[in-house]
Amino acid sequence: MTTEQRIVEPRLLRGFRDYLPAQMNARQKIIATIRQVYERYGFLPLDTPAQEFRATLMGYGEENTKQIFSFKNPEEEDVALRFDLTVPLARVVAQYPDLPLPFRRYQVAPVWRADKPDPGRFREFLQFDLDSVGVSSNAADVEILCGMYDTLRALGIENFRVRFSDRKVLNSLLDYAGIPRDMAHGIFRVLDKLEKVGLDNIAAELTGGRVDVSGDKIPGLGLAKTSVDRIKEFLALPQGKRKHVLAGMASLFKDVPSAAEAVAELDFICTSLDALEIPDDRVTLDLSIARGLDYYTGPVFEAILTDAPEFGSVFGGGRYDGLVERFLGRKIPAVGASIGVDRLFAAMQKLGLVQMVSSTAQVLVTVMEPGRMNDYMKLTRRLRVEGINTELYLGEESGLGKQLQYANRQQIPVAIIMGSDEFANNEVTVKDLLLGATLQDRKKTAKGKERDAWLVLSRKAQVKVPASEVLACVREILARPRPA
RNA sequence: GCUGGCGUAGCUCAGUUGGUUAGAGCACCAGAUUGUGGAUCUGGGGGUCAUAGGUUCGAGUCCUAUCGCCAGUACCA
Repeated sequence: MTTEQRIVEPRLLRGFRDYLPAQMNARQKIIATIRQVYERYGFLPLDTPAQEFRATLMGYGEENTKQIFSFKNPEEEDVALRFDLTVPLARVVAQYPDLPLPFRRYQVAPVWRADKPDPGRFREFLQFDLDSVGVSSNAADVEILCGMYDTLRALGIENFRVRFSDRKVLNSLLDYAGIPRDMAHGIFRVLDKLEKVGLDNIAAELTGGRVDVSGDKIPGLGLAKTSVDRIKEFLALPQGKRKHVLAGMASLFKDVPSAAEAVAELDFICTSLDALEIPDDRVTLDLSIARGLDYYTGPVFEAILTDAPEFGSVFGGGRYDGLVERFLGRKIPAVGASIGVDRLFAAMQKLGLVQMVSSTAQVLVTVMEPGRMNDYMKLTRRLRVEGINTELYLGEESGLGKQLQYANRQQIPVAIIMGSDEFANNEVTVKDLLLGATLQDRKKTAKGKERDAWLVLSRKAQVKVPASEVLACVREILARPRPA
C-alpha cells in the first residue's frame, strides 16, 4: 500500500468547527469576561457530564428525538449527548437534595444538537448559562435580565437589545382573540416571525397561508378574521418605555381574566428595572416575543445584537417552573438564561468586535548561536520564573530575520537577541517589536547612509542592557502604553 | 426534510457559442539585504477544474447521480 492510498483526508463533520489559537484566545477572553460578571452576582460554578441517560434528556415525549445525538454505550444502555445545560441542572437539583436553595449556578460547557447548521449555528456549541433554582419571586427574573444587560456591556458591545415578555401574555392573547389554547404552538411560531417577515405576511400565515419569495407554499392556520383583527390590535400596541407598553397591554386585556397574572409579573419586573435605572432602550418590554414554546411558564427573555440581527438571539432564557418536577415529583421554581457563546462570537467577529491575538507569549528569546542553547534556556527560564510569558525560539530556521518575522507574525511584543557581541560583554539586546513596527515604513526608502540613519532611529526601539537588567528592561517595554 | 443557486490554487475570483500547455490578485517560499520583522523589486512553488459516470473527434464549459457550501422554507424542549 502506498503512502497516498493510506492518507486519510483531514476534514470536519458538518456543523463542527476547529478553533485555532487566534480565535481561541479571543474566545477565552469572552468567556472570562462573562464568568466575571456572573461571579459578581454570586453565581456558583457547576459542571456535569456531556453524556446523560437518554431518558433524562427526553422530557416531552418523542417529538424532538431527532435533534439529539444518541447511541448505545458499551453496556448497551441508551445514552445521549446533552442538548442544553438546563435539563442536566434540573437533574442535579433533584439528585442532590442537600443542595441549599436557592441554588444559583453558572455553567459553561459544550452542548450538541443534530439539526441543520446555519450561520452562527452549529452542531456542537458552547453555552454559558446562569440560573436560579428555588426562587418563585420575580426578583430572580430581574436579576437574570440585569445579568444579560451587564454581560453584553462588559463584552464591549454597544448596540444590543434585551427583550422580555411573559408566556402568560400570549396565553391571554389567545383568550382575547378567542383561539383555543391547543393552537398556541402554531400561533406563537408565526408571531415569532413578526420582525422577520412583517405584519402582512403574518396575517396571511394566520389565515389562508402564503407563497414566499422562494416559491414555497406556507400553509395557513385558518383563523377567523375576527381573531386575526384582535391579534393585529395586540401587535399594534404602543412601544417605547416599559411601563408605557405594560399600560397599553393592561388596558387592552382589561376584560381578560387570565391577564392579571401576566400584568402583575411584568409590573414587578418593570418597576425593578426602573428602580435599577436599566435603560429603557436596552432592556425593553416586547410583547411579541414567543420563545421556548413548551418549556417556559412565565417571563421569557432574549437578546440580539442590533447591528447583526441576522444571527438571531445570542442570549435567551426564561422561567421554567415545571422542569425539576420531572425528576423530583414536586415543583421547584426556576429561571435562567443562556448565552450561545459560539453564535455570539460569530456575530461579534462579523462586527469586528473581536480582537484576534495569535500568541500568549510576551517575549520571544531568539537563538543566534545554537551551540549556546543552555544560555538561551536559562534566560528564558529566568523570565518565566518572574511571571513573564516567554517563548524560546525552537524553529529549525536559524536566521535572525526569520525569528523576528516569526515574532511579528505571532504578535509577540518583545524579542530578546543574544549573539557573540552580547555574550562577550555579558549584555542582552531587548527589542520592542511594536514600537519598531512603526519605524518599518521608513525602511523602504532608506538606502546607504539613509539606511544608517534609519538603523540609528530604529535603535530607539532596541536597547542593549547588562544581562542583570534584562528583567527590568522587559517590564519597562511591556508597560509602555499601546494604541488599542 | 423540501425548493433553488453555486463548487476552478491556501483565500477571493476570471475563464468567450464546448477547441492548443487553465489564468489573475492576495497569501506562501527564495534572493536583492551573510546580526534585525509588516515596504519595494525580481524570481519560484502550488490545480486529479468537488467526486463518479455519460454525451462528444474534443468537456473547466453540456447531461445524470453523489457529496459539500449558500439562500429561502420547515424545525429549534
